[in-house]
Amino acid sequence: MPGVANILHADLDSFYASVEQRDNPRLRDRPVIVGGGVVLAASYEAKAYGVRSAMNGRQARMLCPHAIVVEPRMEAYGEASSAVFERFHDFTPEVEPISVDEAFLDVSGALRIFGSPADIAAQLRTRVLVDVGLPISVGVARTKFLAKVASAQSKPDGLLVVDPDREREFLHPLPVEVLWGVGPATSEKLRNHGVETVGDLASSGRAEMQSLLGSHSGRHLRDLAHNLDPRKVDTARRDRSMGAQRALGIRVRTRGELRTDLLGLVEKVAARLRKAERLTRTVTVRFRTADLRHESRSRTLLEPTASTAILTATADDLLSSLVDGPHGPGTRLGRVGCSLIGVTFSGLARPDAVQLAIRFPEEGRPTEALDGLVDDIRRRWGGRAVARASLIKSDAGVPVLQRPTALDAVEPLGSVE
DNA sequence: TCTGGGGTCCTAGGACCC
DNA sequence: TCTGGGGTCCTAGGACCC
Repeated sequence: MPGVANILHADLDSFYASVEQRDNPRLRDRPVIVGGGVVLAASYEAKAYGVRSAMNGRQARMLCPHAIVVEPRMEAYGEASSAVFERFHDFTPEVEPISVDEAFLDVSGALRIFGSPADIAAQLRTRVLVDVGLPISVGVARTKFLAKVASAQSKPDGLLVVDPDREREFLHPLPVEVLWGVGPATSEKLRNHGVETVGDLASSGRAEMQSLLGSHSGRHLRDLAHNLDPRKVDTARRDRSMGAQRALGIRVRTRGELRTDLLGLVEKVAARLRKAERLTRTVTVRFRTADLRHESRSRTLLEPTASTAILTATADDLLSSLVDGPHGPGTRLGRVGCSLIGVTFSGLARPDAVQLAIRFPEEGRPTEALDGLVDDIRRRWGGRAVARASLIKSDAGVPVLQRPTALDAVEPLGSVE
């Protein structure tokens, strides 16, 4: 097999639970469950009892009654994640984040300084453990897919290198569920079809798999089973969507309450959007009925925006089409109920560079002129910081940069009419 | 097995254009 | 104009991942 195993997949073990054990000695070597209603993470001691993430909290406590249940501390996890990613970047700039606790690294440019990929993986594990205090598993292979499978196989606190000469021996005996993209639904289809291992999938017909799984998935999964994965580590991947959602208890919500919840989420995500200096063109309102069916309504705007006013009005409209029946506002809601409401912005774009110049007379009031500028940007882009303004004073014909002024200092959040 | 919140990607049908 | 094909965009829903 040609090529060198230069790709690392690094994956923190039971991330949230490990952070809790790190920060609280009382939790070490004990079964820890993060999150009460639903399990966000379980320590290895809890996993030994069958506790899994995404599991119902009640069920988890039945499996492991002496587990210590802690509330999630998202800020702590965010800080830990940043610290770990800094260590990644100490070895190579070629880092592709997958989530808060997981990344691909291409170390082909780091070999001269740090040694073989296996050496680098070992050093990386040590650095993360010593500097950040967290165990991390690393898979090393020639492709992203193999590296990812290897890190999963090496857990917990492991390191596994897939020899390029032994890739198929490694891959083919594994169950099909190790393939990225095979979840419960696909797994069941494959098993009903007699496909249980990666090797089984590799020896099945291409047309057969495409008709079973759809043309794209069929081809993609079969390619992976054939050990074909040309994807490169992509450091420049950008966000494609942004959203927030809220699960609502069993209590019946009125249309008004639901609307208040939704608009709160819209404001929250719109603020994130502006902070990231992004605009959105498609607004999707998500809805889950009381009997857990998913529904959504979306609208694509003519122009991208980050304006809370526009986004709020759009979301409000979409909500109406979900909850208002033919017999009046909220009548459909009364019938189907609601157990979750959410909003997603997609079609994210960066604003074009906005450069607006204004001129005002010596005796004019700069703040008025600036207000006009802000109004103009507000009309076109909505919201606040899509650009930065600089006041330039012309002194005897020589422009002097006086004071860079962020528009968000002028324009308070969410005050767009 | 019905319980979270944050994402990604794909599909099928319809509208519309040439 | 009622018969063709191809392409793009939008919408609603589904599957999957951490």
